[in-house]
Amino acid sequence: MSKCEQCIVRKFNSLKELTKDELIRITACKSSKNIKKGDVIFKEGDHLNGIFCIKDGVCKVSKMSDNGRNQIINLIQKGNILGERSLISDQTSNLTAIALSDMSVCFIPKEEIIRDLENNPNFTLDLLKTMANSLKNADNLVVGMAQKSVKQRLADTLLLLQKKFSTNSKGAINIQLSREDIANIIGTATESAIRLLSELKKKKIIGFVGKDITILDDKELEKIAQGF
Amino acid sequence: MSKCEQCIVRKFNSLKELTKDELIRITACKSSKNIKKGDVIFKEGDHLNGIFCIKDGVCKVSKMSDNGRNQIINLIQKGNILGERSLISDQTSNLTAIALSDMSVCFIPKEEIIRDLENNPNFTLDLLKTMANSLKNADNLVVGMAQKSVKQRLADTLLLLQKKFSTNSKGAINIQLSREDIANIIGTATESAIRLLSELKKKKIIGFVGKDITILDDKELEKIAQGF
DNA sequence: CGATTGCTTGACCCCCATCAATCCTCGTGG
DNA sequence: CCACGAGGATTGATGGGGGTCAAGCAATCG
Repeated sequence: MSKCEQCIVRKFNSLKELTKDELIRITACKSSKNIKKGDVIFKEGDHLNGIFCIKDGVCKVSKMSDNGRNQIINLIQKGNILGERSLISDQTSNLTAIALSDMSVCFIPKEEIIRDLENNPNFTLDLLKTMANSLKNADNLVVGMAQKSVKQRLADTLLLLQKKFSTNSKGAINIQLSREDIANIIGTATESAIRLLSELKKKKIIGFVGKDITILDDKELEKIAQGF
Repeated sequence: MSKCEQCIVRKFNSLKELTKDELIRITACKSSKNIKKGDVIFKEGDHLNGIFCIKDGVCKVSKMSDNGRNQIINLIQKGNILGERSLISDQTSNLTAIALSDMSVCFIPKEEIIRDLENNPNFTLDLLKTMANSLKNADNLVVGMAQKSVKQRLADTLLLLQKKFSTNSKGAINIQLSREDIANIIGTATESAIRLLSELKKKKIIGFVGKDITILDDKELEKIAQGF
């Protein structure tokens, strides 16, 4: 089993604040998991007995609305931590996490994290900062959802995805999302998302082949995001 | 000046975790403020040099969208803390806070809070739990905004307001909101909110006189919130 | 090589944003 | 005490955005 104290991934999240001793203790009790594309990592109502540290891959975090439609709240990638919210507030998860690619993750049991939270102020404070940032993002998302048109939100989302996942060697945004996923991120019907994507392609603002999407005209996309 | 260690209000927020000594220190450096209805407490872009502990009154926390429209993100009342997010992530505020009633608040300087965050793990952990809860609420709000109709959101909001602010002696929801405020909470045009309120009144599901709104039929309102 | 799943486009129509006109309410000054 | 003005509340009319249903098309998989 790989050792946490030698793991590069932890440098990108709050686990970087743990001491060497704490990391050694966690190495002893963590478990590594390989998750296949499409697998459910946890779902709404599940009781999480720990957190996941993402070593590789991407997953979507979503929630079902009363209407029976799915809303993707967040995309989690390499270096991120997953499940800390439920753990901290000691509640069942109100979100569902599903792998968008094959993933490699470490599962750290709840008791270990709680112990570190109680004993290592640097760790807790870093987690607090991370969560404050998540909250800011969520607030901004609320405003966007409430006030922007679907077209604006699509533009926003494409720009954000490119920023977050960068581009591959061919210039395409480096994440594989179905049309339905895209629709569920911007909060609209799949057909609407498809229609708007086609429109953007026709205007040469983006290009796409299958799930590979390329932004051709950043400036124009930003204009659209701000409402022409 | 009133003393923090004798203040009842702090029992309702993370400040309850501070030790007696810490409270005495804060008493010495805090300042009390009386804020009038309509006053701006802070606005987007302001640098907050501390947090506010609400002793009495209510305020709205909102954000301007690119479209120039206002979205109310949260309502803060007696016992709550305001401004902790910006302080923790050490950024300018991306939200605006405006008093909805005359208010009485205490302002605690940033350095004092930071010191306590670094030295009192119970305080930090409690704040972390509070923020985890805020994040959960924000996530739910995102889903609601993205997936629910304006009518559903209005029903949701009315139920939530009653739950959060309770009712006065006449059975009306105990908060004074303009029609515009209500519209800005549910994320719609003022006229739309007014129209739907009228509709609900006609159906005897709610009643209102001026800004006093009374829920007459909880069950029916819940049905509407879930999409009939 | 069917068959299931995802993608795309068309048609329809309802919800809701917007503009406009009127009414109401309340604070202010004469 | 009343007149008056300003801002909020209400109702009507209108048009477009986007949700939904439906039907073809492409692609992926056993």
